[in-house]
Amino acid sequence: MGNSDSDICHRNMTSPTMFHKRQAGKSQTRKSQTSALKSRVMEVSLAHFSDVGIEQTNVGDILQDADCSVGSLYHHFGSKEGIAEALFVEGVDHFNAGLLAALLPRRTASTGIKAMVTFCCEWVTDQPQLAAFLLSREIKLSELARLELREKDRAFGQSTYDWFAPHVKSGELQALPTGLYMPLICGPTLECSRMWLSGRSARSPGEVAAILAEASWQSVRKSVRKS
Amino acid sequence: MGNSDSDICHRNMTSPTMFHKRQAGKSQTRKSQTSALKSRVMEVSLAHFSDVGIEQTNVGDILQDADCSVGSLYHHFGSKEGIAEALFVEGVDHFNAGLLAALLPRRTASTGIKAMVTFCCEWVTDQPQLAAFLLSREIKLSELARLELREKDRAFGQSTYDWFAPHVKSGELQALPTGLYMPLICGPTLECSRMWLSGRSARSPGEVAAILAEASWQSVRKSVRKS
DNA sequence: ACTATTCTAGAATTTTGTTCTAGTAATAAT
DNA sequence: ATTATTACTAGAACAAAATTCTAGAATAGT
Repeated sequence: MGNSDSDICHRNMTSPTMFHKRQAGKSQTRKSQTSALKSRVMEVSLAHFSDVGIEQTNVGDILQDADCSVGSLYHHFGSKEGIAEALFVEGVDHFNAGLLAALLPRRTASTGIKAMVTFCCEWVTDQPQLAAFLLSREIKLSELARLELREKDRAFGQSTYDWFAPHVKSGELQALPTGLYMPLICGPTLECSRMWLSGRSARSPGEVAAILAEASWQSVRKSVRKS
Repeated sequence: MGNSDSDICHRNMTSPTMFHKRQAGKSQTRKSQTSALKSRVMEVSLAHFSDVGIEQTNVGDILQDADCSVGSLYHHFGSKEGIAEALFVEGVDHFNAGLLAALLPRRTASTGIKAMVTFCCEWVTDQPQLAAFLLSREIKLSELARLELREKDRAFGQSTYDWFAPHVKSGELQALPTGLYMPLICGPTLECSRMWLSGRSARSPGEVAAILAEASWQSVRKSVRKS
């Protein structure tokens, strides 16, 4: 153990019982400092990750840009992948919540499905960085995070299913395996998003939202014709 | 040139003399040995990449599993990313060729579109490793490879367009921005594939191919009804 | 006051991708 | 045939980056 002599003089203010510095204006509480640090790290990391990818991002840059020490970073996130994981879970949460908020208020099958597609398009166009990061499946999730996500997925699926069920019953929507609705409704949009985000396509999802919405609706509505 | 005997090398004390280490029974030609080595490296790398991702794969493991030396690997591929790049280009070629081969012989719009979707499903289900690797957009391509791919993309797009055009003209297919056909036709399938490959869904694309084919067809056919 | 816990800090270590020098086989040039 | 050149193999050495370690400081709990 270290010899803890001499240079403590500094902080040795006689008798601090309830003496913590709570200078509300200037220095914040430790708690808020910490949470600010974590946000800073995540924000900075997202910028780097979505720009050059997780692998190419080096921890040193994050440390510098977020004004964070090695110790703090590894204390809070465990590893570089840990940061990515936190970002991923947060991002999925945000997206799912928005999607549900867009869907649930709609009363007809047609408007609901189209609202989902439209929301998807707008979300991607509005926050390309986060979208690019989420859509690039570059993240190796830990077992823990994987379970957490699976549970969120399940809950989300249940919520959408509750909305779909009546419309399936009424004959407006096709009856499909539950796992197929999302791919059919959002798959084309996400594919367009990937193209746009990676620079392979010039048209943003926002610009083609109406076409995508109509097409996706056609793909899941109950067809009266035989093909 | 240089007389090798006089100047003693300080850094390299051991010399790589033995070469007969890797001759299996008969000594093959150097050429075939080399190409076998390259294939081995690519095969082994694909297994690792699709399993844990490029970042998590370390070169040492590839070297060991492929029984390859550092020098050879860097001579042939330049870097770890170089291996990924080679795999990626080869994979895209293979997929595109198959897709075209499935599409071109079909005479009607409906059978053509459905053939594309079906091929997609089968291809992913048949070679999950390669599919997982291609669908994870984890690869940072070099400028050279990027151009090469863009050209292949263009050629591929042209070929499909040539097939689509008559059916659009005849009123069977919707007229859409060219960039939208692929996302609409293959987007849902690819989304399903991602889900299945990442373990988030239990149903393989192969199992739901028929449903996907029908739905995708509905999304791009010319609709007679208004919705 | 004392102890435990959480957090910050950065030096030290380890891991890992890549470079470097050197040697070998095959081929082209003289 | 001899020599020069090129393609390839080999692994030690290197550099850079991720992570661990040790220690000290702030806060919470008793």
